[in-house]
Amino acid sequence: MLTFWARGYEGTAMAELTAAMGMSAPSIYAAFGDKEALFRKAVERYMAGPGAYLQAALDQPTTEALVRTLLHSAVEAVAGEHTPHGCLVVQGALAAGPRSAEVRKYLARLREEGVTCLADRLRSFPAADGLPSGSDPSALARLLVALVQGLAVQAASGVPREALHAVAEQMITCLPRRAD
Amino acid sequence: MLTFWARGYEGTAMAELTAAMGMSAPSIYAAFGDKEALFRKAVERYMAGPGAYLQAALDQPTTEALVRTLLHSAVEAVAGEHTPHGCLVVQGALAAGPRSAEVRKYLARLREEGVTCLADRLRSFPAADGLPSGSDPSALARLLVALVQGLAVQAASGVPREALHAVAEQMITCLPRRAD
DNA sequence: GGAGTATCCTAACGATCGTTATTAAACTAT
DNA sequence: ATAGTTTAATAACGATCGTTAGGATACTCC
Repeated sequence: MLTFWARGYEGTAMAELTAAMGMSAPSIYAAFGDKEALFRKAVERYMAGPGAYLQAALDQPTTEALVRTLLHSAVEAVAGEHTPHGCLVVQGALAAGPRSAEVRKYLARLREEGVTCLADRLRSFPAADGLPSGSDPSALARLLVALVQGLAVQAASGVPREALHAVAEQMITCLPRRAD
Repeated sequence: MLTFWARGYEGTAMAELTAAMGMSAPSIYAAFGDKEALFRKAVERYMAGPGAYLQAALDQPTTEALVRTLLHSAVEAVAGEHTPHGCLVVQGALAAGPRSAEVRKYLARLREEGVTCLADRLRSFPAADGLPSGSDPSALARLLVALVQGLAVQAASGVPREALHAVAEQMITCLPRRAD
């Protein structure tokens, strides 16, 4: 998972995987099938671990708490000290050759699922905890996911964690709020 | 440029380039050097053409006009009808193998330049046309660039242009404003 | 018109890609 | 202890990668 995370699907050679996993190539093929199946397993592990920040944020009781949790924990995930920088689901196969088309579509589908999950949750808040009336949960959900993905791009570029937290805080102060 | 844009640096084989350029491989090598030099030329052309939306937005007279122009023209660029979806500078080499390390760093540097340009411009506005006092131009610049990069990721995933324009509009309504 | 030069493609290079056939080793069970 | 079965590694497979040598063609200038 860490190797795919750092190098992407196409950028990871089987030789790197054998080294990282401590298994020889035939063992990997016997256990997982082929490289694509192994990648999918890695993505599943990622989504259950470092990439679970979206699911975790959905439990927050108010819109503002949700957004705050989402953005800051996303920053921790994409700019963590002991993990590769960026997001596996974003940089795993964003643009790739024809041979990786299936993987690319798989990740795109996964990213899109996040948008619908978040939009559904934003719509589910009672009025007092939710968005001001008249705002568009779908657009806001997509905005937030886009921002998280952009933070992942920046983390992959080497932008330090503190700068990304500042971006998160900036976004939070920009949020549409109910008039007090 | 279009081929690199669609497939990324590693995902583009020389065979695709010879087909797209109508030149044989030796001609390409004679004219450009190697694949990396050709990619850099493609990026330069991209930055002078479809990727120039940031530079264009810097000419706007007010912060709000700048942001509006930036976001909407970015959407047009990354979700254009006659060009590949996404942004070459983002998806050209976001995560890649060791052989593409130089290209990856080159694009990261290019992305980071956008942040500093935008931050400088945001700071340069006279008070009446600028951000409300107390806001952080650096953080807002990075937020906007991150959002544009996130929009590029979503465009690469196949999200339709209208949805991305709605995100842009949502962000614009969220902007910190001077009290009227 | 013909020698010299530049141009461009065909073909092949070594390296590396993902994948697998073959073989050696280790464990289980009689 | 030994035969049978499973496990895993070595080595090699064809394909494709980026790159370049060699040769055929067209153009220039004496």
